[in-house]
Amino acid sequence: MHTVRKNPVQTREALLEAAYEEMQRYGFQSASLSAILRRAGLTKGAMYHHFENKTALGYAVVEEVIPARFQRDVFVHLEDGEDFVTDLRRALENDLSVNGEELLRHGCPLNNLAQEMSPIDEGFRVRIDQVFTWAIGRFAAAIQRSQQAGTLRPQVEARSVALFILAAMEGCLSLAKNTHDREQLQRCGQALFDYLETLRPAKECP
Amino acid sequence: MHTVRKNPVQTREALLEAAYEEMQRYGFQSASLSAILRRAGLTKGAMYHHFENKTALGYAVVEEVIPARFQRDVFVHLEDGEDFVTDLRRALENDLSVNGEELLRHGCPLNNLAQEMSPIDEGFRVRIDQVFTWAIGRFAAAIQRSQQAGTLRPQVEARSVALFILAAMEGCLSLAKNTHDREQLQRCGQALFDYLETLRPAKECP
Amino acid sequence: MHTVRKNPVQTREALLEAAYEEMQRYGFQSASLSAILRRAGLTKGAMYHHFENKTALGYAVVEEVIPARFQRDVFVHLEDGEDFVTDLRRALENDLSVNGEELLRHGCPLNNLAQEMSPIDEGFRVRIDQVFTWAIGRFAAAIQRSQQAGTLRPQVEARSVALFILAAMEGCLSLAKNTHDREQLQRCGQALFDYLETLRPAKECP
Amino acid sequence: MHTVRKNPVQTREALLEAAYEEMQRYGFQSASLSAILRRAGLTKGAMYHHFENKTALGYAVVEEVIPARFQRDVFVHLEDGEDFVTDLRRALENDLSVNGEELLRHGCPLNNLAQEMSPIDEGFRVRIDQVFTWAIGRFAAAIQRSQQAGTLRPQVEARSVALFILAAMEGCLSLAKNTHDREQLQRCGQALFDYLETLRPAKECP
DNA sequence: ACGTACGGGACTGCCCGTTTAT
DNA sequence: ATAAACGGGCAGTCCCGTACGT
Repeated sequence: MHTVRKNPVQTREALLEAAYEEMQRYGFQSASLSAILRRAGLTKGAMYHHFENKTALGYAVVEEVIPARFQRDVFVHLEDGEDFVTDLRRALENDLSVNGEELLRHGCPLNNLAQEMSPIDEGFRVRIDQVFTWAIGRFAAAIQRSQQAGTLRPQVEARSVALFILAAMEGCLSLAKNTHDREQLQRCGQALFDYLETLRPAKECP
Repeated sequence: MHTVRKNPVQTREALLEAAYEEMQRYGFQSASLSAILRRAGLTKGAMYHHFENKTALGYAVVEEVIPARFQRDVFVHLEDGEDFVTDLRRALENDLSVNGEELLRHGCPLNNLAQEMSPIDEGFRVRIDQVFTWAIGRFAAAIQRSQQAGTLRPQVEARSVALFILAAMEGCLSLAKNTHDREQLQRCGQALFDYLETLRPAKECP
Repeated sequence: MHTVRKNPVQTREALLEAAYEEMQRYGFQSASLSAILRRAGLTKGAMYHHFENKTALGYAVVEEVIPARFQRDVFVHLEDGEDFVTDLRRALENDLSVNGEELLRHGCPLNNLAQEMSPIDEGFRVRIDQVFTWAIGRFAAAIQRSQQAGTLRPQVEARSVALFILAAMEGCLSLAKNTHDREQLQRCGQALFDYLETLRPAKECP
Repeated sequence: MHTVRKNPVQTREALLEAAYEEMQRYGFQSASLSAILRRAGLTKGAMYHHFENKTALGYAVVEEVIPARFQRDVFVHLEDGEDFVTDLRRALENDLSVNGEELLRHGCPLNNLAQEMSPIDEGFRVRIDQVFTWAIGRFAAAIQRSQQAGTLRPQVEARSVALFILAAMEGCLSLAKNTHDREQLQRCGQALFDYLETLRPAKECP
């Protein structure tokens, strides 16, 4: 009857949030626009007012929703610490305790999208690459701070290690998502931290 | 029109191979049965005779095609070596030189399927889990042989390391697939081998 | 291509009418949705908007189209008469002269659906039962009015007779549909009215 | 491996029996050949050896299976009796106690086929008509015997009454099939026999 | 800014029938 | 005479996008 005048900003955010959830569960291609709109409590009209099409909505999720979550759940804990290995362990343990179920069930949303869409849609690939590159940069910056503080060996090439850490994290999550086994994820993560410990300055042989 | 081939084994294999290719490119859900059949040069009738439905065809790809490829491309090189780290490096370098383009473009087929299907289809999840578990077992066996031969430290827990190696490999491939950058994949792999080298027996301090 | 009609009520009625016609001719299961839509001059989109699926469309035909036709063609003539036998004869003769060809060729639409769908779809069975029960109730009410007016014997159990009348009508139509013979239908109906005449109050023996 | 040499007569009968069952449940058009063959434990080869196609199999069911069942379950009890009304009541009561569940659930197989196939397949219509005509003839003959024996009024036109009896029976079954209510079927049948009692020779007024 | 009505297309499932092999 | 392999087609579902109205 009467049109419910929603705040357009709120509407846009509801669309992004609903799209994020459905894409996380079913992937972008198999996420149904109808399901997204049902979840958001909106209709086609709202969606096509705010976004050109389904793809544009997906792009916006990559650009806006996903990095914000990364920042909130992980990188905020690595902002100015000087012991990267310890800080990262705390950050990941915290993330696991907060988002554990979601992570074990559906994995990393960015990695999911990368696997699905990178080979078939250049627009997705570029946007996902930006987020990955940004994340590697955040890790590398934290590593370099630790090197200057003396908690990590200075010979280590920061960006390569940052890349490998991200890769190993994604790999651990991938495997754990399949078994849905939290204990396996922790074993896998422990092996990663065993590796990180070897990057600390060596104790001298007596 | 079509010639009636009347060689059921060949027909079945053609279906599996075509399904593998299309699934590798588009994922299982977005892989079109019509495209699979077009690629195989067959029709719905043949498919419906050999498999109950699209899902059964997908299951068969996981059970039959993918492990055979893993065995042929990787594990055959780790059958009886006694220096796991060196053997694995050779195996992966060989795999990269043979299947490089495919790996960089579409990633690991098993991991792709795991990301897409595990959360939404228990049948896929179980079958994928069997292949992952089998692969970890192969790595662990090779690691234990090397421990007995003295090329790896005996304290190392073989299955945990095997798990982490697989995770790291999958993670490296995932990131490289997005950038489509071979050099990045090699840097990521190098970091993995840096880690593996720390697992060798320590040189005594003088 | 198609003009967007944008009159939802009209569209819905066009769908129901076309579905009724095709179901009457081919039965529900064999009625092709494409044929229904072709007949209605609409497309899948319109149908999917107004009805959840083919079954829901079929249900709506039972609930909306069929009772309205019964009311219009038969029961409107039995509303307030006080000589049921005579009124029914007139009503049926009128119906036969109006819808004769349709009745002889395709029979009673409600009975057709009942035969086909009752054993295999509870949703149809319940909805058809409601229409049958309603129809029996209309007959019974008319019979009771005639009993009070003295044109029918008061000992007659109104609902049982109403049930039998409906059964006999459906049976006559069934057989006539197979022979496609109007004269046979009239003979069969005459036997029904011979029976109904026996329900009138008996003349006293002198 | 080895071909199982079945008796061809047995094979044909198994096909007819299985086809009868599936047609009775789902109708001819919706009866799946695969389901029929599964039920018969045979494959396409056997079927297309014995019958030209699905339609020919359906025709054979009408010509061979259905009349045999009518004869066995009903007409055998009307062969030489001289009190038609009583004999028919016994025959129908017996039929109801033997095939009751089947009749209440799926109705009369011949009527089912007539409703479905008569308007759309002349071959079915003709074959069904032959069975109906034969059945009416059997009733008429029994009625005439009773007229000669004095248990029925001689003025009654035997074939018309036979036609109406068959119609009423089919109608009662149709309605009962929808409600799946045995008590309703008996009430409806009782009304039919009330009618038949009026056909007996009248007692003189004193 | 947003809801409703609808177009048009694509996909999987399934079916019937034919052909080849045993 | 029977089983197995395969062809080709169509049905129903569902989806994305657009036009129109408020």
